[in-house]
Amino acid sequence: MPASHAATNSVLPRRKGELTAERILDAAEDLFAERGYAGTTIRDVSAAVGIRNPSLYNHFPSKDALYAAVLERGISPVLAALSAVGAAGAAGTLQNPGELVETMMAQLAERPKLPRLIQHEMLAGGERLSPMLRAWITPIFEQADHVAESGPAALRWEPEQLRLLVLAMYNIMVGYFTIAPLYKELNGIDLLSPTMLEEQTRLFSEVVNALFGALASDGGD
Amino acid sequence: MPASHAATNSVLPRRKGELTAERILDAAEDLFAERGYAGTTIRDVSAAVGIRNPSLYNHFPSKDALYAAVLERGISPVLAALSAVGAAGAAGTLQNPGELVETMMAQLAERPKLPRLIQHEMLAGGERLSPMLRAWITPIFEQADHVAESGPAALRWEPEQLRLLVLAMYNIMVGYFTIAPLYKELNGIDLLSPTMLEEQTRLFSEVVNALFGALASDGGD
Amino acid sequence: MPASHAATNSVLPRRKGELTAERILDAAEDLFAERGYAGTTIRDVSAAVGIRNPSLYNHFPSKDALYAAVLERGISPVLAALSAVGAAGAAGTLQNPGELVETMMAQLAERPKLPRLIQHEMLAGGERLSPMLRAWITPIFEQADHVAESGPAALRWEPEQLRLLVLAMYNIMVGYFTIAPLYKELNGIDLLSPTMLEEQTRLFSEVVNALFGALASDGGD
Amino acid sequence: MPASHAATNSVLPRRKGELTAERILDAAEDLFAERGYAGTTIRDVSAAVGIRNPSLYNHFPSKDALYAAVLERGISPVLAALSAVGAAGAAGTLQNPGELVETMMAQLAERPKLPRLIQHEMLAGGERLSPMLRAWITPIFEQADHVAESGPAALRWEPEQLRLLVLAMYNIMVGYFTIAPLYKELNGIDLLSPTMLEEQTRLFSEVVNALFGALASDGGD
DNA sequence: GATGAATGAGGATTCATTCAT
DNA sequence: AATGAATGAATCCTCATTCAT
Repeated sequence: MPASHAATNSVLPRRKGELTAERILDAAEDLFAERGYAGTTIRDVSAAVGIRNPSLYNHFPSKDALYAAVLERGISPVLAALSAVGAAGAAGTLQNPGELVETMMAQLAERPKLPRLIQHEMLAGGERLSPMLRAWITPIFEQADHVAESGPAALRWEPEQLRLLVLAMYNIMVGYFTIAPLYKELNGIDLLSPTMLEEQTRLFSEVVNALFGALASDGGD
Repeated sequence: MPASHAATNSVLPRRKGELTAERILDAAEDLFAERGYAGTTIRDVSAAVGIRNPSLYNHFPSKDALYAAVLERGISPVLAALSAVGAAGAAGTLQNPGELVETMMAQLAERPKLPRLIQHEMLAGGERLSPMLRAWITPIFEQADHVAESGPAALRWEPEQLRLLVLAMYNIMVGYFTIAPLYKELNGIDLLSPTMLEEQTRLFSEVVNALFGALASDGGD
Repeated sequence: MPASHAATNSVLPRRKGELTAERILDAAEDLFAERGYAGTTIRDVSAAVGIRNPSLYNHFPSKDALYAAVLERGISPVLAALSAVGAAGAAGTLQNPGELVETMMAQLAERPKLPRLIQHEMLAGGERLSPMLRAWITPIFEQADHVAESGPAALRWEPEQLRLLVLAMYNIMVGYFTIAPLYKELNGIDLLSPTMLEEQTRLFSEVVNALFGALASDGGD
Repeated sequence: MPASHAATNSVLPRRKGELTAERILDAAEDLFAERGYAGTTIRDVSAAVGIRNPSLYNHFPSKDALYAAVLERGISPVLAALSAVGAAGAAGTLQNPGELVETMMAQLAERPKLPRLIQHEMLAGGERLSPMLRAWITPIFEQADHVAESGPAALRWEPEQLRLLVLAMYNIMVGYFTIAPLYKELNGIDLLSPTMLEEQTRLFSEVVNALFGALASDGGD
């Protein structure tokens, strides 16, 4: 269902098998994001795809494997994008911390169901948490350490506080997407509309820059 | 398990039945918070309490009712505390917005499982969302409107931006507790330790005051 | 609930215990008649009486015993009445076979739920059938034999056919009451109204007399 | 078990699934007829078929649906046969009312369990009564109206009495089959034996013709 | 690759009954 | 006599998974 994936279908009419697998992934992503792992049944997924229950096992060996595949497909590109920006930052070209925020917001905006998926998994707790999600959250903290040591934020915050500020920004962004449906229902405003997303991205970016004391305070630099 | 509830036991040795009901609520709170509604079975709860499966139905008529009771018992005191502060703010005595943050952090710190419970429910989405949680989230936004109109924050942010800043603070705080176990595992630091909680509460409070441009720092302004 | 039983309550305010036992019997009679043994739960009965589930066991040792008591209380008077008429017939004073019909109709009319109770039990089949019901059906056939040997019907029907005619009459009468609610719903006529009951009793009686060739042949008698 | 259904198996070796479904229907028909809806468990049915409990749900979505299917399969052919005779009667070719009796007896004789099924359902009462059974009983009354208006019975009975005579005949026939097991136990005679059935069918037919005054008007015939 | 059928394990809930109070 | 609590055994039904076709 996600536009990005559906789009690939129309472009690359791959072998029928892969097509079905991808349709399964799409449906599963929706349902896992909406109801979590325990709340989603193989039958629900099959029904959403329009196949019978056992056919799903021709494409994924188990519910667990399907879940892992959904996480993998969903999180990988986000991680990649973040890594790219992070690498740039590590190489000294990260102009401002807000850029990380903008990248992440852009990535999540493309897959608005993803944050719910991640939140569900995060709630599932420490041990059960997929290694992929550990890989997702760890580099974010490392970014914080990097910035803490070298950036202008070091002037304002303790290193440890910085890690927690990063955590806070993570929570802000993921929570923003997670809460969007409810927010729309309560306030009538669609947080996922392009306008709002753009605006919020700018706001979060500003906040990050303000808190991390990025270029703004550096003035003419 | 929650200290506040256990405390009442020693004071009022109520009827055996009420005791069991409360033990069921305790166990259910833990499990629902950990695994969500779908991931928690009545059997799990009964086993945690040390009773047989059908005995639970002497105290709660259904899994749904038990879940509702857990939410009710968990969220009510937090709502009450927030309302108290909110009322004070409405009456003009809310010295700084950070006070709301401090109150909420204190409340959540007393029931560290609660945020997970709330997050699970929030993820369950719009329609299924318990009315109680709507009651929980709505007044928070109303606080924002109040501050927006009268507080010094009005000088800095648009009214709509304020609502979203409040949302962000909500996400920060709930996310802080939610992610605590994982954070400890990854970084070795217990976010729920008294020291950390105190420190973070101060930090969040500062941030809020900074963003909302509270009176304190504005001093002579 | 049955008027006849409730009436005794107002007349003889016996010890409270007996009162409760009788109220239980009333409620159980209603429910067993309506839903059968398997379809009726002890909880249903207790609820109808207004007591809690275990209290019922202060009056009846088990569901089976309660069921037996209901059958006993319901069927005994009918059996007694039939026996009386039968005895009279055996003694040579049974003026016409229709009298048996009239007696039975009158008895059933007083306890309109009883036929359903009997039908339920009859359907439960041979072996499980309560001894009481065997006692109920057996003498009816014996009446048939008696009439067959001595009455004018002997002129018209074979002895074996007579037994089956008796069976038919039994089915007609019990079925009449059993089907009454549905008949009312379909045709708008209440078969249990005094008028209808009177009329039908006369009709059945006529039919019996016609078939058994009672008074008809006796002419001026 | 019913001969008619088993017969189709040998003729059309349908798909395995349909076979199983039919075996389930057979077993369920037996059990529902014997014990009623509430007294029959899915486990009983599965066991009788020789499959495991959940397998039954591959063929019928619920106990209710299975019950409905049993009723449908059992009653449809009887309704069809009755309709055929009824239509003939409506067209003026119904030579005598006894023909309806003969048809019904023949139909019930082929499925001797069916009457018990119907009785159970009838006892379940008005509202819960399957629409199919309403469809079953209604046309019988309409036959009565038809006969009442045009037939020679009109000379002897009031129209309303006719309806009740029809009801009586219904009760006689269904009751005959229902009580057969008990009758055999008590009197040693199998009412369902071909000889008895033939004899009784003739008897009932005669009675109907006698009561409805059929042959009477035919005079010397 | 798809599916009808089958199934062990389990899931929420009910039921008749017991027992201490 | 009444009842709150407890429970073994069932009850209907779902779930993830397998397998033959």
